[in-house]
Amino acid sequence: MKTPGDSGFAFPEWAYKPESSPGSRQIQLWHFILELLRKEEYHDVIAWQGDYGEFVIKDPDEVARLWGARKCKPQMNYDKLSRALRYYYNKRILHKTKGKRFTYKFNFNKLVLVNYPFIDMGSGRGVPQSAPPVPSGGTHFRFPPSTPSEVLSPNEELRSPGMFSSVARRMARGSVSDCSDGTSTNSELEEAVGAEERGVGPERAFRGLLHPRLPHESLYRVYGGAPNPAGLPRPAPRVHPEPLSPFPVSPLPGPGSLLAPTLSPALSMTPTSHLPYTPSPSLSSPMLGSHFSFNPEDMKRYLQAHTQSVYNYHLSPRAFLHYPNIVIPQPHRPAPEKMGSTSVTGPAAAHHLHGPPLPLSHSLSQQHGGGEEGPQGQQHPLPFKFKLQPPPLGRKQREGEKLSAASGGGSSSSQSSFTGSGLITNSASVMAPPKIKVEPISDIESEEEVEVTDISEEDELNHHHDEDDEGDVFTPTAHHHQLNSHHHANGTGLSARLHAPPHSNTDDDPEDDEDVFKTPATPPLGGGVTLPFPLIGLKSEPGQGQGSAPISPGGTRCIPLKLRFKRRWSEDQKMEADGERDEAEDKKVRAEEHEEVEAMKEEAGRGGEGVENGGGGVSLGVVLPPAPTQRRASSELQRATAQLSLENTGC
DNA sequence: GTCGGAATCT
DNA sequence: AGATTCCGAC
Repeated sequence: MKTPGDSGFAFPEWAYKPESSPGSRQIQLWHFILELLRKEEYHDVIAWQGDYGEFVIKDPDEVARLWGARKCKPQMNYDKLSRALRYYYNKRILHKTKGKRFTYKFNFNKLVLVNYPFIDMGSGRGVPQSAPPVPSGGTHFRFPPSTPSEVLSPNEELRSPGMFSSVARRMARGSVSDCSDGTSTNSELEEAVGAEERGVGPERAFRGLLHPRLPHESLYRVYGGAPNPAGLPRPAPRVHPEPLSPFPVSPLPGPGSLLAPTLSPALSMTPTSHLPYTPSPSLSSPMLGSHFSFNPEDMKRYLQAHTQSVYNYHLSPRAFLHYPNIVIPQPHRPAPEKMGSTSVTGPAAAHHLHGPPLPLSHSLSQQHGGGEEGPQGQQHPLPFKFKLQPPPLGRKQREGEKLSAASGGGSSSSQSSFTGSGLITNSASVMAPPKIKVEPISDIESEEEVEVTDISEEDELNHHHDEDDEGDVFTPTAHHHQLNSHHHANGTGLSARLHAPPHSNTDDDPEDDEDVFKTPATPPLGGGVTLPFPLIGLKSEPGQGQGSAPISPGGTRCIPLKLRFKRRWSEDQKMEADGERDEAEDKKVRAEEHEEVEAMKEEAGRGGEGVENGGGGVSLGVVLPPAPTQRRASSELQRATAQLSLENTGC
């Protein structure tokens, strides 16, 4: 591993490599997929569907063909392409939506800004105005931790705006090229910048060929900007010129948008109605606001929340880190500065909007102003030392580490170290372990969330077993979804972890994928919550907390609170650990577990009742309407509280 | 359909 | 590193 010292944390190399960036010359499959997704022309072939980041390949052969064309691999077929896609599972870039054919889902949680220039922090360089739709907005994933070694230095050029812009253009443009000319990829790039999605290019032709089916289109269009059928008010009116862009975007007016890009895609769509489930907007994309329901006010809230969440989740911070220019939220920092710095962006933002990023700094600063930021307040990345989450790699190691970690702790270099988290943590600190999210139930519309959650849950579950996602580095969620199966509650050794959880961040990680987005639901804006972090929207699990509380699996009933907390925490931790481990360690193993889990899910889905525990309302990957109740528990804290109360009464 | 190992190519 | 190919297993 690289020394953290240097970089503090790093994203995986791939995140920085220009090649990895969307639009780059050496296009990667996921970039390509995103490209297609963002173009209307291809909606008949591949389109966003369902949840955030979830897309369905409507015409596998065509997608394969296009991909083959792009890569000049005429022999390409869906079988091969899907293999490539499967490789993304381990990278956590994608995961499969179970039960749905040809349906995959991006782990946007992991998105990283890295490649996105929009964000630009600043310096003046601008964002590419051209940056079209930020397609990528969605694109960036967080880094999967593939390898620690991957750490990169922030220096890379990747961020250079200039580059980006060009890239963006390219991206926008051609998704497919023929190899015929031989130049293949390059040629594409060179081609035209102008064409863009508007349908000018060949794509159009394609489209024509395809024939519009379209129910989808309408959807997409929606985000495109304009009219939302749904009537969702979009916070950010700005839609750009591009009709197509799937990424919704920019809800936020703020200039400095950092993250914006991320979620968009799926989100946007979601709202549309055609989805079976409702994704909760709030959660889903904090940044985008994709949700329907936003009003200006909401937006504000949203922003704040987002910000916080981001912060909390660490998402952004990381991102920020990379960018030297970026400032992390400091308490005092006036927004304006940021803007200034981003000035470039500003304008740009206006243009593209796709995802205008949120002004994180801005918002963050405000919010945070509170001050927690102690440690990291500074802009430098160093302070933060986040690390990527433990990637899969650790699997083998992990076992060992795990143990050690548990025992000692933490510091182990890799995982645990993230100082930065402190912020977050402290807030929570109340007792607990770092990162708990508490959510004011009242504020949020739980309903929405709930729904959303369904989806997410999937992920959650997965986290543990499936492919899932990974644990992100930060994710505050405390979920615990633990399935019974996993669970072991032992309180024992875990305690150590509490203190210094190895990935502490990870706690939530599991969710992170979507979670992040989701969670941020709503911050209590007006009130100003005291907590440093936002209360996230997770809904706390009412169900869990309460319901389960009484009889928690552990039978904790009359146990002292402290103990309980501890236990809970421990459990969670453990679960997480397991989850991670699973992933990391052995996929195979996972598989086994996986099955179990799935089974559980199913049950849960049907029965609903039994599940309080982690499963909570788990929904199957698909839709699970019913789980009105709680989804993942949001915060332990709440739970604890709930328990407490119960306890008191009961005992 | 999906998954993932293995070899191989770029 | 990121596919691409091939392929057996489920």
